[in-house]
Amino acid sequence: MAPTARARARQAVLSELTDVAGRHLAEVGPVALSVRAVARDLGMPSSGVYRYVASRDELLTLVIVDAYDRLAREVEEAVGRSDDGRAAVLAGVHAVRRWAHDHPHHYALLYGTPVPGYVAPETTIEPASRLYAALIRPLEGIEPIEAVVVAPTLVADVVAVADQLQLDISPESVTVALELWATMFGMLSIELFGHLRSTIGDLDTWFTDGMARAVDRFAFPEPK
Amino acid sequence: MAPTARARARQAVLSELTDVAGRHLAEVGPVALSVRAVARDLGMPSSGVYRYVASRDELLTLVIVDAYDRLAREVEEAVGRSDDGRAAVLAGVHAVRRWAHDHPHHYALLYGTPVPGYVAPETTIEPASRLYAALIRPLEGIEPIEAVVVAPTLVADVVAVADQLQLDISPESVTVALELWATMFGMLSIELFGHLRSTIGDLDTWFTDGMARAVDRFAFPEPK
DNA sequence: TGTACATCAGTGAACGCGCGTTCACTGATGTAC
DNA sequence: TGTACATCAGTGAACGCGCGTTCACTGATGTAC
Repeated sequence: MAPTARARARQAVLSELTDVAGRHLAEVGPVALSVRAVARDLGMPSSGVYRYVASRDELLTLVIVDAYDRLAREVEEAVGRSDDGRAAVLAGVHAVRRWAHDHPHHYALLYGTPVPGYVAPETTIEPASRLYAALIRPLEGIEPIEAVVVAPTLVADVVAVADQLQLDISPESVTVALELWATMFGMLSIELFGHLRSTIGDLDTWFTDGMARAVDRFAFPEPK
Repeated sequence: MAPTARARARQAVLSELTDVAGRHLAEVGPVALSVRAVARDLGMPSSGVYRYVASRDELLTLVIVDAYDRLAREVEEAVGRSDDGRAAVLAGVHAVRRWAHDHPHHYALLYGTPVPGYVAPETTIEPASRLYAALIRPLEGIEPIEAVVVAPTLVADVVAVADQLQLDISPESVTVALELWATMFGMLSIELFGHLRSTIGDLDTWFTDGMARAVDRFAFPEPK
């Protein structure tokens, strides 16, 4: 049964709402995102938005899910473009950085301080995991160079990560990958949020070299 | 010339103001910190606060500087308690983590997403650097194990870090130290801000082991 | 195919809220002669 | 030491702001017979 005109209209408005909210967020940040302002931009009374969304929080959720999707898509593409594992991981982290630079408020929304009062619903878990899946996939069958001992209390959790993403990656590799992500998010937060002030000028190289060293903890085969 | 009674009273109120503002911040976070609420708690009309502070931003600055000082003091103590370099660095990062856990909103204020609209004045630079000085001091005379090539565009900045803190540390060590900090802030943000959701249960061990591996990039002499 | 009723997107007014900041004032403290 | 003036901490009322959300409404779209 084809969707009715009303249903199609509803979908169209909903996606326009998501778009406009995303554009507002990019300008004013998550905290200042306002139902009224978005409604104004849609040419609608603020009460109209409540036909599509039960609250401001739900509007935020719309933007969050959309942002996770867009980021994941970019990273998946970047990773997929390379068949050399090491290059693929690096392409992935650089894609994350590029997206973060292009959409700093969105980056902050996903990976910065939580928005006060907002509790992310279950809906946001799955789209969030797509990024991690993309970043870790090239590590299938790859082991760390160093000897890594995974603590007994961590093994199960770390195995669960690989299982959930349906990837064949050792606990040791997952452990090192998590540390790589921490370093990546740390470097990005430092440069985007302006901690460390202006001590490092050439942030491109700083990130590139740092990530290269982080990736070189893995024993990738020589690229052919 | 002894300070007048008025001057002493002013100091007392100013420090009480800082205290109360800090306590409010710990509860509601930086964004929701309100001049009126703090004033109420001080038993003062909101206009009274403006005798001490020109704006809400200046109130935030008061809290920020105070927080940097307190954090730095804790870390300095933790680092100073050990004369083994490796143990000292680890004591430092664990002190940071403990403080972050005890004061998550303060941590967010200093190292999370910037508060929208707030621009940190010059005054906050110096207290911020105390933490870095404490964390890096134990690395004097220590080199990384791995071969580290510091990119030409980064050398000057990295040397400046050591110079400014008046410490005798090689560019290579500063570079690796910066990556260690990035990893630390990354891990802390991940666990405090709840990204990665509940994939890792035993966060204590996760942080401890991750930081140990990060520190082991340095060739510390065997402790006697 | 045509009619009667049900659904629901969009309207416009209103509620109640707390905020940052300004201003003219008062009375106590400090300073200069 | 005593007096006259200047400073300035604390007061209370007011300004103007934008916000999230509710509610009773209208008219167009959809559904069942």
